[in-house]
Amino acid sequence: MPELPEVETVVRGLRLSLPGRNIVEVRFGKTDFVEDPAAIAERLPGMRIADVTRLGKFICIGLVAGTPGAALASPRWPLYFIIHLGMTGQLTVIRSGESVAPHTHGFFVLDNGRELRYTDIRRFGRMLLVPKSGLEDFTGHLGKEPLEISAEEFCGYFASRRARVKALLLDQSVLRGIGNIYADESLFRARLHPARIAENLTKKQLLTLHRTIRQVLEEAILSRGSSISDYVDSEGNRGKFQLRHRVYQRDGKPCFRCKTIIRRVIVAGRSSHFCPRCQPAPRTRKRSQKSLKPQMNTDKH
DNA sequence: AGCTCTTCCTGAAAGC
DNA sequence: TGCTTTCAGGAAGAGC
Repeated sequence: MPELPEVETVVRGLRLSLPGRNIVEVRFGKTDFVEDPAAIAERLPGMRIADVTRLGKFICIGLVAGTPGAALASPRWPLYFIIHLGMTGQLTVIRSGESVAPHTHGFFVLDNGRELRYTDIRRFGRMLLVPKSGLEDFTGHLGKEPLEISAEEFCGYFASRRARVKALLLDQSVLRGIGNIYADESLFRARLHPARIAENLTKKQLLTLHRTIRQVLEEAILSRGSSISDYVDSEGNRGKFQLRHRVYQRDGKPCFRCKTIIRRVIVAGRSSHFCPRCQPAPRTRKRSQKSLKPQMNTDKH
């Protein structure tokens, strides 16, 4: 599943081959995940790719008028072509004429004999065009970059929220870019149970969480992301960070730290993997006087 | 405010 | 063996 490290890896790859190229043709297969495909197919040809950046899990391709002549003939203004990979999206740059992988629904032909292709088995991805004037509005719906937010700001925000810490980590309007894998891995390293209520955490715990999020994301970027099922980078290569997961999808296996069996529960509607010993469950509101019950269970609804 | 449920979609895995 | 059912999961919207 493409989260921040995977999208960052794709963006870095695209940055090596896209900027400076002109788009000469756009073709679509299925378009139910595309916002206004006709506008994209009409406006992109003739435009030049200026840069490729990342906004949380979104890939942002900056476009400018391709040639002075074209700009005069049909007024065009800077545009952003924005792509979200959803669960199974892949963006690759390959030679035109390469065989087409199944579930490939977007073809963006470049002026150098190559093309950008979008493949997405489940089509949970998104594609849309945002004018320069609309970019602030678009990013306004997103939270802070997890690699940029300061410790103070992070602690201040989490200390005032009553939601479960896992729900906040997954909320893109709080932090943009973290998904299920990196939420679970960060919480394990911070030794926090996913169902802990954010405002009940100590300052020290929040500082630790802020630090482990950065560590996990940076290590994952160095490993070129996690390839669980379909994720590949812009050249079609898989990542390696899945080999270093300590809890994600390791339920039933022993914790690397204490050998306790890793468990999986649903928190915030998502599978959440954790070590019951390293990440003790939050206290239930009313603590029973006698502690005869072998374990607390706070995850059933 | 925050939680749960539903929807989108496909392929893998489980069930029979 | 082979067909059918279930499920996962990012994000958004509805409803409580």
